[in-house]
Amino acid sequence: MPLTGDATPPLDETARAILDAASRRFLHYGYGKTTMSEIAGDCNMSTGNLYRYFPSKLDIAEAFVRRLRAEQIRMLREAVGKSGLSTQDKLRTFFKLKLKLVYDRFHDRPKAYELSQEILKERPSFADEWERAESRVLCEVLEEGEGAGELALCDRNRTARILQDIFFRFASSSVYYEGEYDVLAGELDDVMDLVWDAFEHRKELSIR
Amino acid sequence: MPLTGDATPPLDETARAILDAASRRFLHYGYGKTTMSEIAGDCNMSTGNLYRYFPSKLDIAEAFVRRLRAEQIRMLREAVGKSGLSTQDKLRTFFKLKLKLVYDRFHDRPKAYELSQEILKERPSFADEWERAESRVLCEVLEEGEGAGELALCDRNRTARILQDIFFRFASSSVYYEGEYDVLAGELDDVMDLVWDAFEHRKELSIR
DNA sequence: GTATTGAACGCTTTAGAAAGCATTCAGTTC
DNA sequence: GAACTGAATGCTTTCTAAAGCGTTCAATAC
Repeated sequence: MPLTGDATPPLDETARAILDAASRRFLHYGYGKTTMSEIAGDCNMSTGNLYRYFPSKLDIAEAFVRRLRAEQIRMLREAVGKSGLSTQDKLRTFFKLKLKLVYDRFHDRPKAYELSQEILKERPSFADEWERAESRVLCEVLEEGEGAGELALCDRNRTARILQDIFFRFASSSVYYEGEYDVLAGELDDVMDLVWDAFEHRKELSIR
Repeated sequence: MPLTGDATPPLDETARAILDAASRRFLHYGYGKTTMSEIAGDCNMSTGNLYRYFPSKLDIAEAFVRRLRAEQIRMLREAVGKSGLSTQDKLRTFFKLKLKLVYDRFHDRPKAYELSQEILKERPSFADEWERAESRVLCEVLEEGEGAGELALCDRNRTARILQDIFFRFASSSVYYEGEYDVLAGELDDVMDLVWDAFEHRKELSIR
């Protein structure tokens, strides 16, 4: 099986240098105010040569966001991988961390946030990929939960999708006002409590 | 008690004429391409006189969206008011109709859709009002459900808010592609099934 | 043959001027 | 004096020409 499916295909050394240079500029000045000749200059090469490594500027941005995603998936996987956590805690941790990551990116790296929003709008298939990558992590948690007898589901993939629908609000790009984080985290807890009650109910039904 | 809380304060006859004229133009040409002198012309009056009835152009737009809201709330209330519907069906109907109303507005009256989005962004307090108006309808359904012994909740208002969080995805403005309605409606059903299982579980707990 | 260059092309963004618009208010009407 | 007018104000949008930028490719380097 492929390692995780979240990993970016490994990059040429030159390609990585280009991506690193572009990333620095994207973070400081944003996508729109970064030019191909600046990136080329940072790498001591000509603009034309950039196109030997990336088909377009937007693809450099996608590679940038791909890294963000890989990092986020890694952190989510790590957070739910801790032993000693119940399945409920894992699910709660998953969505709370996801909220926190988006919230922090919005406040601390606004340029990165904008860029990822832009790419997700411009490249719907990439957005799907991201959702599927998270779905995979969720499915693992659900599978473990079933193994431990904490859950009884009819369809893990479907359940993961339902969870993503339910928690959509907490990853949604509606402006995150200062101080809103605690309110959102509180509401997330309420929603998680409800979800877990549903899971309990389904487990009981399956036992009978 | 006030009638519903959703009603707009009654309008002067002249104010209504202004709003009617503005509405026609908003629907056909959009907010930005409608000018105050056009509205005034339609009403056979001068631009200055408009300001005796509305503080600004944006307030005319707000009044327009206020009507949309009143109509939507009325339809939601009517849909869940049908006798013979279980509480589960009422909740399902509520959120499904809401999805349909937003979806249809997006496709059939795009200018009205844009305008309402604009107002909701520009006037957060109005967005809150809208949410509270829907919350009131939800609370009525929940209250009836409790009366009929179909539900046992600890806090109706809180539950209504949780439901709004959970179904946020289905009223969210992410672009509605052609044909996506059926997919969304299907996912909504899955989410509703899960919510109802949670309610069942809570009822059972409260009985014991 | 592979890697790289940089001038050339056409599309997009920008800057600055002109036009248009929302809003105001001194004055008019009834 | 309540309802209304329309010219004046200053902000915003539109227009247009110029500059800037992403992208290409024939030529160059190695």
